[in-house]
Amino acid sequence: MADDGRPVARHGESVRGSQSGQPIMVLFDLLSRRWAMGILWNLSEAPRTFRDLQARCGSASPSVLNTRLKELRSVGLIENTPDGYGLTGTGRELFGHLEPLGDWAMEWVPTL
Amino acid sequence: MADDGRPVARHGESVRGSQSGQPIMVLFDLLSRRWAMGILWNLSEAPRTFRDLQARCGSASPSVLNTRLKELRSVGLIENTPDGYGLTGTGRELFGHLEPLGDWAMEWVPTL
DNA sequence: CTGTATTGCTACGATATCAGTAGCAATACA
DNA sequence: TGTATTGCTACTGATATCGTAGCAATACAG
Repeated sequence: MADDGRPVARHGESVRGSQSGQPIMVLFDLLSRRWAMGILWNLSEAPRTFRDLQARCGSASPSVLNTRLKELRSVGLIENTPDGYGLTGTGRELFGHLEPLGDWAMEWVPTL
Repeated sequence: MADDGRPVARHGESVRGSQSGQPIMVLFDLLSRRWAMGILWNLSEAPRTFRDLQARCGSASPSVLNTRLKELRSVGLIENTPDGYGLTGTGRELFGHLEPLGDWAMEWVPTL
């Protein structure tokens, strides 16, 4: 496989270059991988199929998308249901903290 | 220079592969660059010098760190003061939305 | 003045990650 | 059957990041 997704660091383990292992850094490490936040964002409304999600993520390449989906599933933030990929309870919880950024961004971006 | 930092997308412009230009995607694009959130996090307590910040960011390579600092400065989230790099008002505002993730991560990470 | 430390970077080769495209097996209809 | 759609895998080339070295500028000590 071209890219298989690194394991997500556990508490106390190294985090893609950082050695801190602080929980927030573990989370930042996960969320800063390409399309990770975009996936959570796009799954918040409803479950989506692989191709639907791909289209909503600016046609992200299927290999990266699939890698990210595996990672997010492996940490229990999303799940694969008969209706497609969707947020888990935990995923929805995390999304709750991401959501306010949407409104903030709408005010901030025009000032750039 | 090895890496100079792509310009941060404006509203309506393309975002590193995505064409949506939605504000939240512009923000996600910026924040998902390596160390971007870690920098904001580490500057939240107090201004830090370049080397201090580097140490706190898992010894991130100076080229990437400097690239990220330029980008974050160019969008007005951080500034370079006599005491070192620090958050601007806007940066502090954004940090306010990131901060809750710290507590959430402390509960979530151990479950992995 | 030297000498020594620290800081804020830049340069560069080695890797890792991502984009872009092609294509294929499986399922769902017509 | 045939045709479409879906959920991927494979491969190649581009970009981003790492890791290390090193240098100019400032600060301070002797």
